[in-house]
Parts: sequence; C-alpha cells; structure tokens
Amino acid sequence: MTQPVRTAPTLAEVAAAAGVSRSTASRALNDSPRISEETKKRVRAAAKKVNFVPNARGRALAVGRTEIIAVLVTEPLSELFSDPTYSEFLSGITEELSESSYLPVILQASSTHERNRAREHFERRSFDAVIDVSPYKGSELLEVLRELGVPTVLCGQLEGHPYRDVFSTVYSDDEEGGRFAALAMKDRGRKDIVAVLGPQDNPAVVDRLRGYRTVLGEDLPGANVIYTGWNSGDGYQAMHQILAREIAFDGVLCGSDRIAAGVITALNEAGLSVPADVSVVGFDDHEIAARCVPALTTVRQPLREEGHMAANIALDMIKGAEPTTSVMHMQLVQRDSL
Amino acid sequence: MTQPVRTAPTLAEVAAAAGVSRSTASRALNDSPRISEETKKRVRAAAKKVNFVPNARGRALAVGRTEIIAVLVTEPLSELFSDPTYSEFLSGITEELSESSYLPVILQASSTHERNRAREHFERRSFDAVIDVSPYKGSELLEVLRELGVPTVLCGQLEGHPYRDVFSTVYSDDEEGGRFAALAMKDRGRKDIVAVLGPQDNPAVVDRLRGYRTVLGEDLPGANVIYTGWNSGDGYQAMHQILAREIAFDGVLCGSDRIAAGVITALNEAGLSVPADVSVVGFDDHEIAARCVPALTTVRQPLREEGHMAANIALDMIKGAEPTTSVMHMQLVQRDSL
DNA sequence: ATTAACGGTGCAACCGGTTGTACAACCGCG
DNA sequence: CGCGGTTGTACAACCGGTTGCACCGTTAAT
Repeated sequence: MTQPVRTAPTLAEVAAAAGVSRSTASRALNDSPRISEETKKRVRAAAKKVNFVPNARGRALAVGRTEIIAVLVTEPLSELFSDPTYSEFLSGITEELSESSYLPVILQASSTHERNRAREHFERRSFDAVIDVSPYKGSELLEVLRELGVPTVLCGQLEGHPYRDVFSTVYSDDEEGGRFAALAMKDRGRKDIVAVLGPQDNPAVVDRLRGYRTVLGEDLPGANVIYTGWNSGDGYQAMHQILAREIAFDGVLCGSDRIAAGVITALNEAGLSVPADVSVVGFDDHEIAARCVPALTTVRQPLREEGHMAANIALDMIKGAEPTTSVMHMQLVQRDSL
Repeated sequence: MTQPVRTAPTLAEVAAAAGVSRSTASRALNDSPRISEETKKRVRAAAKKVNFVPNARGRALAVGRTEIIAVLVTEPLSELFSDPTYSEFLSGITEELSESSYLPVILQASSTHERNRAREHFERRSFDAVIDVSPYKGSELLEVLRELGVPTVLCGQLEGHPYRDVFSTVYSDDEEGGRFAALAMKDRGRKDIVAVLGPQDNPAVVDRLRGYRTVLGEDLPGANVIYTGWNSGDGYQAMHQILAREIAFDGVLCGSDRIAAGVITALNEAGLSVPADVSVVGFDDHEIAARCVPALTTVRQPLREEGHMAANIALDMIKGAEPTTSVMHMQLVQRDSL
C-alpha cells in the first residue's frame, strides 16, 4: 500500500538525477538531434526512475498549446443521446485523435448559462481547436470563435455558409443520400411513395427530402410526407396514421433505420408484407438495420469516417492550414426490405 | 466585417493601458483588498477596453489549477447514449459546475488505447478532478488516479469499496429503490411477481433485485427474473417470452421505465389490462413514465441531484476536503399502473 | 518632531516547461 | 600551432499569469 498524494516530479529533478541541466533534459526527452545518444539514454533512465511526466500546464504555457480539442455540443444532451448517429461520429473523432497527442473532450453548451461558460473558456484559450457537432444552433458561440480565431470545424452544412472562409466544414451529402434511396425505389418500380422523416427543422431532413424529390417528383406528393422523431416508436406511430388515411402506397422512405423498424412493425401488424406489398428504405445503416426482419435496405452515412475527417482537419488547422470543406459520400446498402 | 486572428491581449497590455504595473493589474482584476477602488476601476476599464481575458495556460501554471474537471466515461459511448439516465445525471453535473469557474468535460475512455491517452493526461495533471461515471470498469485508471492523488468522485457503489479511503463516492440506494417497488406490489396484494431487469452484470440491477427479494421472498421465484437490455423493445420482447411460458403472474417489476413501456405494450397486445389484471412498476421516473398509458408508477432516482452532489464533492476535494460517501435516496412515484 | 502603523503600489521571483544563443571541448586542416 | 568547424552542453530568457516582500507617502500616536 504505497501512500498517494505524491507530488509530481519536475523536469528539474530529472535533470538533477541525470546530472545535466534542465534544458538538456528537456531536449533529451524531446529527442532533439543536438543531444548525444549517451546523454539521452541517461536522461531517459532518470525520467523513468522518478516517474516523470511533463506537466501539462507548464508545457502548455511554453508551447502555446493545451493539446485539448473541444467537441462542442450545443443541443441538449438528451437529444444528442437519443440520436445514435452521434455516438458513432464521436467515436470516429476519438479514434482518430488517439493517434495524436491531442485529447478530445465533449463540452456541453445547451443552456445559455452553459454557453457563457464555454465562451469564457474559449476566450481563455483553454482549447486548441473546436469541433462543433451541431452548428445549427448557438451561433453566438460561432461568432466568438471566429473573433478569437480558434480553429473550428463545423459538422454539418450551414445554410448560406456564413463562416465558410473562416471555419472548416465536414458533412455528408444528405441530398445525394436522398437521391440514392429514391432511385432504389424507382428502380424497384414503386410509384406511390410515403416518407416518414425526422424533425422538420433538421437540415439533414430538408436536404434528404430534396434528394427524394429530385428523383421522384410527383410520385412523392406533399401530403405523403410526415415529420416525426427519430425513434422506432415515432415510425410506428406515423405509419399508423398513414394506414388510417387509407391511401394507396407501395414504398416508404424513412428518415432513420429506427424509424424504419417501427414502420415495418406497423406494416406487419396491418397485414402488409415487406417487401412483397411495400418496400421500405431506411437511413444511416445503424446496427439495427441488419437485424431487422426483413433486413433493411438503407443508405449508409459514413459517420465514423466523418469523425476521422473532422479530427484531421482540426489537427491541420492547429498547424495553420486554411479552412476547407469536405463532403462525405453516401452509399446504398442493399438488403431485403426493398 | 472585422478581421479575425486577433492575438489575445495580455495582462501587460492592460497594465500599460491603465498606467499600473502587471502585479497591480492582476490584483485589481482579482479584486484584492489591497488595491484602491480608484485603481480597480481604472484597471477594469482598461481590461474591458482591450477585451482582456486571462489566458488559461498562464493562469493554470501560476495557480496550479486548470479549472477543468473530467467526467470520465469508461463504457462505450454507444452504451452510455442508450441509457437516458446518464444524460440527466450529466446535466446535473454541468448545472452545478456552471455556478463555479470550473468546466466539466466528458472524456471517453472505452478502448484500451483511449484509456492510455486518458492516463497520460491524468499524469500530466490536465484536470483538477475526475468524476467517474461508471467506475465498474477500467480499474487500472482508478489505480492511476489514486497514485497521482487526483481528487476523484466515483458514481456508483464499488464492491468491497477498495478505494473508499481515497476516493469519494456518490450513489443512489438501489436496494432501497427495489424495496420501495416491491413494497408497493405487496401493499397492492400482488403475490406472483415477475421481474424484467437490465443487464445481469450491472451492479444497480443486482442491488435492486436484492431489494425486491428482501420484501417479496418467494413471491419472486428465480425463474421469474429476466435480465435484458434497458429499452422498451427489450421489455416488449421479455414480456412476450414470459407470456409464452403461460405462467400465472399479477405483477411486473421493471428495471427501467422504458422496459416498463414495452412490457405494457406487450401485455395490452395479449389482452391483459394494466393495472386491472397486472400491476407494473418501473424504475427511474424518466419522462416517458408520465406519458405511458396508464401513467407509470415508478421509483424515482434523484439523478440530477446526484450530479449536483458529485460536482460539489469534486469541488470540495479540490479545495482539500477529505473523501466522503453519500447515498441518495429513492422515492416511489405513485401513478396509475399499480 | 520623531516614529510607528498602514494603505497602496511595484519589483522580482515563481509556477514548469521550451528554446535562442553563447560557450567549451574536440576534431582535422594548413 | 593556430584556425575554422563540429558537437554537446549550459545559461538565461520566455510563455502569461500570481504573489511574497520591499518600499513609498500618509496619517496618527508618542
């Protein structure tokens, strides 16, 4: 039982233990070419012996970086948590940054109060870069980040791209995804389409619908478009509403795989067979998609790759790279529900 | 259109603008009693004028604190995200800390790789305290934190309390919650009980079951205990299995409100009425509970308050307080499903 | 009138690293 | 032998704040 509350060893102690100066110790540990192999070995041994780890605060001050990247979440956490696509995306970020010395941390800023706190820490330069996961809200913060010149990556397309020249952007081409889903329906010969989408104010939803329309035109009448939440329960309920209307339809485009799962359940309960009577196409290629019965044909959104991309761009911007915009491409995953 | 990439003003600039020394400027801004009101005003005006915000890195080095508290998540994010109780708890932490100058950040450490990264940043003293949201896994990290003497709060009861003397602990009394739910069943005269719980390896589940058993004894036979996931779909499926067994039961104890929602759906589909034929009791008092039909009787877990408590303990420990253990109490919320 | 007390301020050291530059020791060369 | 050129190291400044202490000018007490 070693006693804790050990005070951390400093570089000076390492230097003393190795019989060199602080500067030499620092260079040795940072593998500077100016230090002899001999000395490096001795310093490394000393560092290991006293369990030296460079103090983040001192290092940050000296090098002008904290090596921490904030992943900014401006939605309520509960909303974030209810959308499983986020977790995939966030994992992508973490995964990529774990190759570097940078640490991603999630920063919640949903309430005004929280946003003010976040703002303060941005002003204090607590983070080297910011990845904004849902830049649709909280634009005051974006304004602050712009003014401060903090490297920032927006995940999602901003209408009118007000910050295009200052911030980088990463997003999946939702319109393309919509086209892919709609094309699949069309190829299958489906003519009377219903769409059960996510929230109407969600930009991705808007874009996907535009994609649907590009392909389907009047085969997807406005009355057949329903906006709802992202969950299977929402899909279930929406499909019940549609069935109650007693309109004819032979295809359902869904805003998420979970919506699709609910839709299929409702269809089955109504005695309709998928895909014999009705074709269903999901969105996201969430793990639930493969487990559906029948397995769900869906549009895969490269979320993890998007995370990688966002992280890499952030790193590049820290090194001084210019802002860029990169678009990730969607992909149709053929399974059995079409 | 002001141009960005402004380099941040330093304390020296403020001092110059106010015609005082750096030290005086610092004290004035920190409201030291040794500075005259006159001077404070002048310095504050100067600071405001040049938009001064103290640099986190310099400040951190000087005061020995980063003013950042890590909320450590050792489960996969997806798991965290699938459990809505977390979001409530996390909000509690954020809420409480937003009153202080501390910033909570979520640190994901599910993979070994991520854990190593986290470990490094702990060793570098990047954070003033750590709140471990799910201390059941990743004990190597706990060991590191103990050795480093980083103030740490564990959220959840650890078997054997191996770190009781070093870390603080906050948890809800799950066993008590189990007793409350079971007592309600008993008072209602229910004799044949079924339990649809969360994952078997979850400590809260174990404790709750113990609470059930304390009250019900043989009214809850082992064969009637089903372990499953936390979602309504899981509850739905579990109840189907139970119904297929054709055993007699008149009460269902559920591990979460969402499980309960699924259970009720399944019961209704089977032609059983809640609460006339079967009583159902949930857990958590999640928002879904009040919206259920019939409205769900459930055990309220004071998640938000638990978050407040964890945050406060962390702050106290940073100031040097001894580790403490605090138990939050459960509460039965009577509604219509019993 | 001298001095102690005190409020207000500045100097300089410090937190823990990194880095520009000076310098000493050594080499080979003319 | 003296020179320029390497190589390896140390000194000291610096990053941007905070803080112990000395010092100044007042005013009150003796």
